[in-house]
Amino acid sequence: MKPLDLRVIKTKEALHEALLNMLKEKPLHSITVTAICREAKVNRGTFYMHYGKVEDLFEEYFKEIMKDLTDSYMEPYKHVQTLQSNELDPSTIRIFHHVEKYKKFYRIVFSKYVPMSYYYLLFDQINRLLNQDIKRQEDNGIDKDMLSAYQANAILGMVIEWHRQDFHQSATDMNELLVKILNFHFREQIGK
Amino acid sequence: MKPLDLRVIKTKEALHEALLNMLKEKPLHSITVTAICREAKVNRGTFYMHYGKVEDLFEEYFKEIMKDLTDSYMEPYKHVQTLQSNELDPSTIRIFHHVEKYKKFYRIVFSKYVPMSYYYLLFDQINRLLNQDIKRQEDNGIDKDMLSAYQANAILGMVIEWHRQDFHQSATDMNELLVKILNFHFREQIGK
DNA sequence: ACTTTTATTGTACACTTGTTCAATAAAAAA
DNA sequence: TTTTTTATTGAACAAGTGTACAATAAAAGT
Repeated sequence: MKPLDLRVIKTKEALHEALLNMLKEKPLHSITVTAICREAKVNRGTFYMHYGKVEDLFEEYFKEIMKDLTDSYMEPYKHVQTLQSNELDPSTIRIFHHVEKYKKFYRIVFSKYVPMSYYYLLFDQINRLLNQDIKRQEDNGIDKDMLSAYQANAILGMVIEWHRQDFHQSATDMNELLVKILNFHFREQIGK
Repeated sequence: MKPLDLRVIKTKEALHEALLNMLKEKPLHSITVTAICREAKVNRGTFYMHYGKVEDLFEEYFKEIMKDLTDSYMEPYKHVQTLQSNELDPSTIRIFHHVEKYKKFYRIVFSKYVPMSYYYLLFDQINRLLNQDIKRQEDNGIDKDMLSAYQANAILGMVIEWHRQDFHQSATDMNELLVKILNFHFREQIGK
């Protein structure tokens, strides 16, 4: 960790708290650097010493949340070695529970006027997690990076749709849905 | 169509051309309203009469491209009625060819500092197209909106990865990859 | 406790933003 | 062609942006 200087810690804490408070009132894209600094009682020049724009400050929170995502994603792996979609127990998937837990943040992340960068942070994280499992599997002739990108973003598609339906399903419902979908091709093609 | 007034047409054309020229020089997020208006020789107030921000101007282009996407997506349907992943002929998929054709635009759409809104336009379009096919299929107990969101975003995951690898594969390669992946679960689970 | 280092502050600058308004000019309607 | 409508212009405004610099104060190092 870099920040040894107590002044830096104090400043960043003040800015973080200010942004969090303001996010209760208005959307991220309408919050200005000036307003955050006014709220945090920090000089505007000091803000630019640590961040380039408001979004960078938010990104710091986001990276914290990505840690929890990793933990949530790894949860099913505590029970089995390799993840086979057809033998996946819905109750072990924790990713939707993670999103539910940080609902407030994900409403921001999926909002229209936010930069793509957050989406990529999320995508990369899931992609990375999936990828390390896929790499463990035997070769199937499919570009592994493409396969994990496909699967990672597929799950994100469900989260986007979930967000659009204002999270009206429970995380448990979403788990079951994911397992159903993962087995969909199987059943579809056996049936023919 | 709304714009009957020749002045509006002239103004919009000037703004469009100015933006296109500037996009050759620098990224979208660094192009200011003032600069576009200076380039287009249009009053800044006039810009705000038609658009709220630079991104709205770009969005007009984007919607044009979405028309071509629709045509490209519909291409395989000219050969078969319903799309079954296992009987999908790679050469009939035209979506990757569409992205390849508008490579320049998609580099912008997938760039980090662009708002999520473009991604959603793209997602919605593919989602809508997929959805109308899924709705035609027999009920399988899976929420159809979730399924199409899953599948639409899965394809977008591949496009994102493709973009990251700087489109080094051909569109034809991507087609074959997609078909392989669509049949992946099938082979994987038959094999066990 | 004293010295050195450096984060923070206040001030200033040129620039962009988003909005308003009366004056103008260009298009549509008669 | 003349009248009416309205898009465009130019000017001005308060506010935010990003950057720079010397002065200050609060840390770290000794």
